[in-house]
Amino acid sequence: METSRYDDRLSEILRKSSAVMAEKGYHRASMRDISAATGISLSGLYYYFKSKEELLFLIQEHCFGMLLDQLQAELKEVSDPRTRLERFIQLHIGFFAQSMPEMKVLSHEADSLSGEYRHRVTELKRAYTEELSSILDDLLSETDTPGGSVPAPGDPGASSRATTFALFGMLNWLYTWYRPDRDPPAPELAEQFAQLFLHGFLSGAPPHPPEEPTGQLSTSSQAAQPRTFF
Amino acid sequence: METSRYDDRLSEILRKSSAVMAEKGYHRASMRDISAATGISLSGLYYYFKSKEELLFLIQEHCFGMLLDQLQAELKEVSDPRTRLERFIQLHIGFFAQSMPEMKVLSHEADSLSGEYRHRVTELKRAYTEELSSILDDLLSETDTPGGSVPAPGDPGASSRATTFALFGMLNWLYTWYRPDRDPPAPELAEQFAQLFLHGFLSGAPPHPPEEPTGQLSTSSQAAQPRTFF
DNA sequence: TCGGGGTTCGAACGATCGTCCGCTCGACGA
DNA sequence: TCGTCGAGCGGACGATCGTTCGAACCCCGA
Repeated sequence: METSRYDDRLSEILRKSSAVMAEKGYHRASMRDISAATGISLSGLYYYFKSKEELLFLIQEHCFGMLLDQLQAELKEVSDPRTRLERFIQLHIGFFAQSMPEMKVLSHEADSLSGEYRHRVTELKRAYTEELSSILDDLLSETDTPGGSVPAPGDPGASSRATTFALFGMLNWLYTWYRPDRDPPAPELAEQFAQLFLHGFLSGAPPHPPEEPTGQLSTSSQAAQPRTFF
Repeated sequence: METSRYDDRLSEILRKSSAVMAEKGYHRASMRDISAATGISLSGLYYYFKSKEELLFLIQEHCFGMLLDQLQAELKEVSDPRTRLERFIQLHIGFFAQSMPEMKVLSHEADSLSGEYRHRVTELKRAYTEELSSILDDLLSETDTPGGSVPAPGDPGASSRATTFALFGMLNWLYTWYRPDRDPPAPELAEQFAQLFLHGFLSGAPPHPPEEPTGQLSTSSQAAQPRTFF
């Protein structure tokens, strides 16, 4: 609970730096820009990190770390694959809406790191990606085979890779177009995306199960706004 | 048909430059790198364009111009919205697979242009986006209201915007992960993405109509490989 | 009051950047 | 043979980059 002055200052630097880098891009954002944005002198910045590249790394690691922690905390208490996926999407989009600059830097400056820094961030992304990938596998093997056989005998996951990244593409592309004042708020958008991914663009089907209205544990939000598009 | 030596040389410069910029990013790719890649001296490059930014613009405009031309040529002879969408996806993914460096530069360096250059490219993107958006509108108003009423009285297109960009996200994110040696070839991947977008991740439904097997004009490719994932 | 460590600064360093100037070379028509 | 012009080059320019160094500052325990 105790946060030292150092930690607070560093967090603020990361926040302000993210904003600059999100606007101008990592390479175009000069240390002098960051100095101006944070109010700390050019040389003073180097007390908190030892290179510009490390600054980028700290931003990405900090942002991704929170994302991963929060994900595992959320998924810990949920076992239903469908709900797990919805939580995943909610969290991911929620993070974008909450801290757009950081997420833009995370998404857009993936290749700007090298060496050890790049390796560490790649490792985090791998874990995150596999989390989603396994959710999709569970979701598929649950609905695909009502009997209970082995998931897929032919192709273990060649297309699964594409599907996983298709969903990531939907989500990560947000930083390109999402404007909080024009577009739906995060929870609404997340549900729309979940619907789109699960049931497709066609299908005017109702939000949850298209058949067999079994008593599901649906306590979550049920469309405060009228469904407009689906 | 007659291509001057100048045009050939410029095209080659654009091609080689795209490769360099795709690998290192626009700002990190120095004119000296491009000089080395093309074999043209540093100052000699400026005979073909008057600034580095114009080089980036030429790359983007050239690539996008071809994409737009080919799109309108393809869609000219197709009226069925479903087929139009499939053609759109096929073309877009085909372009990625065919010329990855250019498409990466186009997708990733959107903000690297400014002023007039940026304006011109943005205009092209707007046209391209509206093409897709209108296809989606047609597709929806066709299947949504079998009677034939006005598409959507409540919300004119607030969510349509999100859906359009969701599809673009799926497609444009390709440059991040697609590897021709690991992943399915373009046509296969395009069909998989079309299926995913139209019918969703769930639904082990057959490729085309889930009901009413009317005699459609389906002459196109019908899954040479066994359907693995859906 | 003193001193020392955590914190911040001004000023400069060498490196690299995009761009430009003046020149050369070869092809070609008069 | 000469003059013109497209095509390309070597070398340098000023600007800006990330980074460093040594000195100062501030705060608190002794």
